Amino acid sequence: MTRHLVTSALPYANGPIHLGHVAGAYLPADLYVRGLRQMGEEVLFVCGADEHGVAITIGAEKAKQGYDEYVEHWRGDIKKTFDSLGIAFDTWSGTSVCPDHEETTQEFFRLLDDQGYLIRREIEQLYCTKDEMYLADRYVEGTCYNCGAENARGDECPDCGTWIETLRLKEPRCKLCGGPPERRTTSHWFLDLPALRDKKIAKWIEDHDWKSNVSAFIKGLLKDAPERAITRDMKWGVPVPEDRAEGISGKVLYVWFDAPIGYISFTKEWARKQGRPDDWKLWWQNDETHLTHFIGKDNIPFHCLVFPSMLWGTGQNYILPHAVPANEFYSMAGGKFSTSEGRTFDLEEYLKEIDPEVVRCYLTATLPETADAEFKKEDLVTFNNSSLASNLGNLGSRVLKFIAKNFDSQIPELAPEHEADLDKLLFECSASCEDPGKDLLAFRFRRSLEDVLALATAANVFMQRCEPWKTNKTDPVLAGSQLNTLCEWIALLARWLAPFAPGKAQELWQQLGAEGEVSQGGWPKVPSAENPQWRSGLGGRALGELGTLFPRIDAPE
RNA sequence: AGCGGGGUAGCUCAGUUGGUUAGAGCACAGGAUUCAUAACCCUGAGGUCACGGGUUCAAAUCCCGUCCCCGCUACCA
Repeated sequence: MTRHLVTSALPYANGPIHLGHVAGAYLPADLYVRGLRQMGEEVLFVCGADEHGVAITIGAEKAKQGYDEYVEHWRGDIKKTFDSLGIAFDTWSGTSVCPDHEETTQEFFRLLDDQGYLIRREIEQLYCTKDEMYLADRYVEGTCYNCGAENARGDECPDCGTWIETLRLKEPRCKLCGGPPERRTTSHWFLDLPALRDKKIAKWIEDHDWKSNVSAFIKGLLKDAPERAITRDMKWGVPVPEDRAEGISGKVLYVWFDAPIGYISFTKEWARKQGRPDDWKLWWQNDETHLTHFIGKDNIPFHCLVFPSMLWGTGQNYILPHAVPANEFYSMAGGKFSTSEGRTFDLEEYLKEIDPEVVRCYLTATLPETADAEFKKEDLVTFNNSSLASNLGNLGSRVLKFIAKNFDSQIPELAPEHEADLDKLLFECSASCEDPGKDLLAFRFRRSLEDVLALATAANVFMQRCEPWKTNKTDPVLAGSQLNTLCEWIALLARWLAPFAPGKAQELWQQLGAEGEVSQGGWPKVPSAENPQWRSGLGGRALGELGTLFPRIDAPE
């Protein structure tokens, strides 16, 4: 049986997570995982913090904290937000604390070296003697050699738009201390991407079925895939293994080399904690496993080209990604989520104000699946009131309250003579409805939630046509059959809703008087003339405590 | 600058390999109803599918050009 290994991009432990991240890589993964599980599939959902790299060392120094203390803080902060949103990984770790990470990463280095895919080469770089570090492009400023602007960055001149070669910049200065850096020659190891591409990866990419927005992107990447430096001169990170360092010290592996390996080391850590340390191989080196990487589009090169190259290049039989459903960008009204530009907001505070499950649903309804999308607080309120409260919430409310009042809080029985007619009418009302599960598995999460809401609308239409408030006065048995049918349908809705709003679904499940976890209830097919055996025999069951599933939100101001 | 994505109803977006009067939800208007969270149901209005050319019996869909928005461009993550 197919196993599903699902990963979400490792969040960088350098600041809080924002809704752009959530919508890009985490919520879709969580929906997919919950859906698969409910369908009875075996799933492992892996994530953790990405904790190395220059940006973190600088952030920590600014915060006057130790590197490990700094990343621990953000690792915890980010996890807390995931918890609030109900994004539930099977394992959560961090690249600087996972006990398997250093060893696994160094093993990759050795294996790639053994296979001849690493190249050592000397390059010139700018070095700041005061900060004692080599400066990446973004940490250098200077005078543009093209237009003379004094505020050119190491990568681009904001005045003339020229693409800057850092070493040619006039009067370069360190962006951190303002001092002049000097040129130094340093050795680095490069990953031989061209060779990996030619031997395997280009063909693999060609043959693979990618999401359309990913496909166009990686074709361009393939054309020129340069050798890529995978080491850095700094202390914070996974050291180059001593036995391969050729006497050169002070090198760590580039954060982008070690981060994706985190998926594997976190799996090893998880497996050991399960008491079956070798199980990680089932997930990473077994052809029956489907590996799915959920990422934002900025991560496409790494997950579709670089990491697969690394996996294959080790010569071990690592599986390559089965799907990379990369999302486009999610932004706030008017621009991207950006802490520095003040266009974000305190997500933790917001989640205290707005039910996180409503936020999940709204995010799902607006996910940037095919194009960039926008988050608007006002739209969330409208969405909650019209789609969740009035449609789905109100459906449960009108049916269950009616039963509470008129049938003593007990789901009425279905009279056998009514079944055929009621089914016929119901299937008519739901004729255009699609199976939310089908869209979910195809990574069409927006549509999947739309399917669920359409299925709720179908029930509202059905009730409108049945008019049990009228039939109850003339033919209480018929009214009972009608309400029974509605309860059966709501029991399906609770299960379809479960991936999107697990808590709400559970609440609805309990209102129907059901026992146990709604997510254990399986994934029901959409009832139709072809699938007429859809009822589970709820007649006679006592309702649970009723409450308002999705309260309306008063518009702010 | 190069590469990629986008520009479709007031808003958020669907539109599969080109094929009848371009769709959905929300918002809006009218009607019906009263079980329900002023909810539900029915009906309606609405768009020269960014702009200009071209290919075709037929183009939102393919080709060329122009204009806007966004992302990436890899030793930032």
